[in-house]
Amino acid sequence: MADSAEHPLRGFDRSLPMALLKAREAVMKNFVPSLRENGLSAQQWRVIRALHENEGLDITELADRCFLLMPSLSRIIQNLEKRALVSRIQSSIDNRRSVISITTKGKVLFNKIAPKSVERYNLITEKFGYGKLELLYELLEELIEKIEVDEQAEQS
Amino acid sequence: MADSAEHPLRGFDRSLPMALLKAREAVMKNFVPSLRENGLSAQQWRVIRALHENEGLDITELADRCFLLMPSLSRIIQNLEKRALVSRIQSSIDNRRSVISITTKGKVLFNKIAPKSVERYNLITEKFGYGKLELLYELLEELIEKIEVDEQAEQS
DNA sequence: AATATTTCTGTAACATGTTAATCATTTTAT
DNA sequence: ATAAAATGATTAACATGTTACAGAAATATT
Repeated sequence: MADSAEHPLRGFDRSLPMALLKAREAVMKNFVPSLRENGLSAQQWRVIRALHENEGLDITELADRCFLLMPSLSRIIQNLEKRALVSRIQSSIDNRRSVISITTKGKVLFNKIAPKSVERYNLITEKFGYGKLELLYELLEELIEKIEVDEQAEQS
Repeated sequence: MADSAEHPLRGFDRSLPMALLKAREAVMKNFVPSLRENGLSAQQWRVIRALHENEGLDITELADRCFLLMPSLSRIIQNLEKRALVSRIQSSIDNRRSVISITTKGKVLFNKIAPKSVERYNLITEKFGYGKLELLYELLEELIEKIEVDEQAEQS
């Protein structure tokens, strides 16, 4: 193909997935340790946070909001349930479905960690600039949108 | 803190790590399957690609370029070595160090997959726009740079 | 109503992410 | 030269990512 000849494979420094990964790592660095101090992984924190935002979610919806795959989420919930940070209630309408809620203990933990998250975000906003951050959000959203247009159809 | 009151924790839709993660997923979707068809994970592909770019790297340098942690890379190399896609040579100068190279079989596999990567990249460039893509790269690089300034010092 | 299909959830199996610990081999300090 | 510190790489242990499969319950079809 002429395309391959004209545009050879880029180096890693110009690989989009790599650039996104590195940016994500940079953003999360220094926050993950404060999560660990409270015995949470980044993914567990996402779950806690989602349940604090909207209490009482079934697992499928929770997976969607946390951007986690079901098998991962299934294990995470089992873990958090053992630690009494979340609770599970079987739906009486649909016996397949179970609704997950955050417990009081979970809320206490959330309130302990949330300020650090805000602090981290404020620091990044300050260093990078509010305008640029908003621009970045818009670009990322537009990128996702444009990529996914008529991409679902190709899947099946 | 007044900060927490004025700027409460954002919803997930405005979480920067989440936005970066979703963008990365969107970019990689439809490429991962073609990797799988060739028996490679995304991380294994990174290693193959790095070794094709610059043959003969010690593991520490390889980890740096692939943005992989040493334990992950250690396992990945063992896997690729079993499949004869890469080879390992003990350094005669420093017995701790081993130098990894891509084999002929590895190069053949690389050449089979690389065009698909280029194709994917071209499609994204076309859909999103070259200018916006370059702008995104610059923003991501600047974000990383600004975050990491005097952040290393805080680590130790 | 009985069957087929879909939906929600979970498990299996393997690869990777992540922190800590280990081991051998340099390098440095004394 | 010897002990101490640093370095390169691996392993351990646990959590998560990922695809495939399985089970139960609801829904649709006939």
